[in-house]
Parts: sequence; structure tokens; C-alpha cells
Amino acid sequence: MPRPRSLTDDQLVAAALAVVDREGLAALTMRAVARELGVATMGLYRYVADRQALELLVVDHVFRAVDTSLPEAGWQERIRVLLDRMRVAVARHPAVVPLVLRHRQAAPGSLRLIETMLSVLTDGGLDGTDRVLAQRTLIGHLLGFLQNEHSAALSGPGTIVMSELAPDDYPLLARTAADARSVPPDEEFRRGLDIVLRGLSTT
Amino acid sequence: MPRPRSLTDDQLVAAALAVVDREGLAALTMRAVARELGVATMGLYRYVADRQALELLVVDHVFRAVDTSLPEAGWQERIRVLLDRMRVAVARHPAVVPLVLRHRQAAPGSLRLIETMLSVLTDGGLDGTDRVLAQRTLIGHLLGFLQNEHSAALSGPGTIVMSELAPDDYPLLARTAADARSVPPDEEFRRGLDIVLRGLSTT
DNA sequence: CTCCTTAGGAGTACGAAGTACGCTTACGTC
DNA sequence: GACGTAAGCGTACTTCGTACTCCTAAGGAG
Repeated sequence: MPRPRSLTDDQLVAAALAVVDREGLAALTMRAVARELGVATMGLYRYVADRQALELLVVDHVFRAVDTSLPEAGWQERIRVLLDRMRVAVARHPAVVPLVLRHRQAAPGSLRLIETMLSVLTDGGLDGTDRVLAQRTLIGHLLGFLQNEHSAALSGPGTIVMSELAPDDYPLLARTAADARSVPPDEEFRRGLDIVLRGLSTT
Repeated sequence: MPRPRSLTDDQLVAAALAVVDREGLAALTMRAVARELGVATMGLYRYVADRQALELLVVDHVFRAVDTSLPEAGWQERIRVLLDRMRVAVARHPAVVPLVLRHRQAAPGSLRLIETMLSVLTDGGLDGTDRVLAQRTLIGHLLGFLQNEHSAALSGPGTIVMSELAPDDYPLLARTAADARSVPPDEEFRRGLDIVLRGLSTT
């Protein structure tokens, strides 16, 4: 009956991601997104309650992009595939990592992923608090990895600085930082996840 | 020769923590900290370059409070003790978790902790990229746990909401969330860390 | 004891960001 | 073709971080 809305959620998210990908997370302001859409600043408030709601839309979109169909394989391999897809989905927009950490619990799209993870873990013979712990540990590992990667990538500047620290004060740190520079993110994630999965298997 | 500074770093940090503990992280503004110290807002800039520097002081203080002397025990047990001390140090000021995540790499006090961790891992027979991965995985686990705990504690409101989801749509999630409510944070951390340590041992 | 150096301290002000509020306008239905 | 409901816009207020300026006072050197 009334005038139909002229912007879809997808358009909002696309505009927000465009701003973030181009200018970084700090540039994600209501004004910037509105400008990106060719709309007045306050026009955005027709579609989202506030800035948090906009951020949540973005995070939800990232999670929804993850395919939850899994191959026929052992449960560890299926967990590996699922978590790696999540990692890759976030890595497509590196600057949104802090948003993902802040809003993942409130994003409906993440519930589907958790449910899928739980079904795989159940398949692996886990239940009760063991299943709770396994799921939390796996998600925690992903969150920790994203955080690590975002603020201190192994092959990034922080590692270089550490590798140049006075070896007298921090002998192992300087040495280890040098070793670290050759480990790419996907290898770091895969091998780290293998450690966790090994721990889950040998209960 | 000139007038000595009248505020110590410790006083700055104490004021900032007082504000954060009392009113939450969002209340941590230059104005609020200055008021807490009985000083003009701009007076703070005599002691810190900007707000980031103040946050860094806080994070560094949290890390410095961690005792790095370790008991005579197996390397896994020493790792457990060290990481649990880090967890407890942060848990004393729950609202600073986001600050810790943002600034840990830049806080000098964390270097000492990393160095200690590396020495224990070396004792456990790890070196090269294995040592890199072990250290990253353990720190990642801590960061992930802190993040989990901060934004979605197992015994918190988010879990309750999930346990009340439509069991038809999310059967495992609703069930698992109900199981989760009985797991206290320290148990979650200990058992999660055990999983990782098991994975590190059975290489 | 006095003076000089230098930091401490206060106040003002500006730009950026979130967002409340009220007016105008366009769409879909009768 | 008229009307009612939202859409869309512009203005303005509030809260922050922080640059700038001026004044004060501490404390050592003579």
C-alpha cells in the first residue's frame, strides 16, 4: 500500500563492504555508507535501527555465504572443511574481522553454522559437555586465529619487529619470529586446526 | 631540574581501570579518566600521546601483573599454569578484553610472557615451525576463549536464548546450549586447553 | 634568596560521528 | 484521480578526541 522500500539488505551490505574494503573499518560510518548508496545520511535509519544493526547485517552476510553442504568423509575432515570455509569467508573482507568477533553471536547466519558443526561432532561420537567443549574449542580456535591474523599476522610487520628484538633479552622470541615469517596463513590455520582435532580424537 | 611529573603511569592505569570496571569500556574516555584523576581533560596529554597510548598502558599493566615463575613440573603443566594466570589476570577486569585483543602485540609486557611460553615449549622438545605453530595455537586458544567468554559466556544470556530456540530448526543447538549452561568459565578453559595440549603432545 | 628553565595545568574550540526530529514527497490502492 | 503511509532529506544536538594558547609553579644554580 505505501511506498515500497527502495534499498534491499543486500544493497546495504554491499555498500558497507565496499567502504570497508576500500578504506578500512574506521571509515565505516553511517555517513560514508549513505554516500556510497547515494542517499542522505539519515535515510539509512529507515533500514537499520542504528550502526550496530548495520554491522550485524554485514556479519550475518559473511556467515550466510558459507556453504554448509559437506563431503562424505570422516568427521575430522568435515570439520576441517567447514571451519576452513568460515576462515576463507572472513578472509575475503579482512577488515571486518573485529565486526565478526563482536557480532557473531547475534548473527542468525552463524546459528546455522554452529548447528552444522554440532551435527558433525555428534557424528563423531561426542555429546553432553564433551560436545559443548569441542564446539567451543573449535570456534575459539577460529576466533583466536582470526584475531591473531588480523592484528599480528605471522608474515606481517609485527613479526618482523619481533625478529629484530635484542636477542639477549628475548632469545627465543627473536628466533621464533624469524621462523614464523615463512608460515603462510592457510598453512598456519590448517596445522593449528590439526593440533586441536588431534586433541579431540585422543580422548 | 624542572618540575617533576605529578602523575605516574600506575596512577593513569588505576584511574582508567576504575572507570572501566565501574562503567564499562564504552565509558573509557579521556574526559572520564581525567575527571577520575581530578585533572583537566587535556592534562592527560602530558602523559600519553593519545587515547590509544592510554589503552596500551592499561593492557601492558594487565600483562605485567602475570607472574612468570613456573613450578617444577612437566612442560604441559607449566603451560597450563602460565596460560591460566593470563586468563585470570584478564578476568580481573572483564571489560578490558577488547583492549587486550587490540593491543596485545604492542604491549611490551606481553613479550615477556611469550618468551616464557617459548622456553617451556622448547623444553618440551619443540622447535622450528612446530614451535611457532604451538605458540600461536596456544595464544590463539587463549584469545578465542577470552573473546568467547566476553561476548558469549556459556553461562550467559546468549546461551539461554539459544537453548530456547525452536528445537525443530536447531535441534542440536538448543540441546547443546542447555548442556552448556552448567559449564563454568574456569572449567571450560581448563578442559579446552587440555584438548589443545593433548593435540600438541601426540605429534 | 632569587631567578630562570621547563613542565604542569586549565580553558577554548574545532572536526567527526551517531542520531533525534520534523517536513516534504512519491508510491499503491480505492 | 485522491488519499494515506512510509520513504527520503535536512537540520541540529551531543559526545568524543584532540590542537592551541596562556598562565603557573617547581626546583636547581648562582
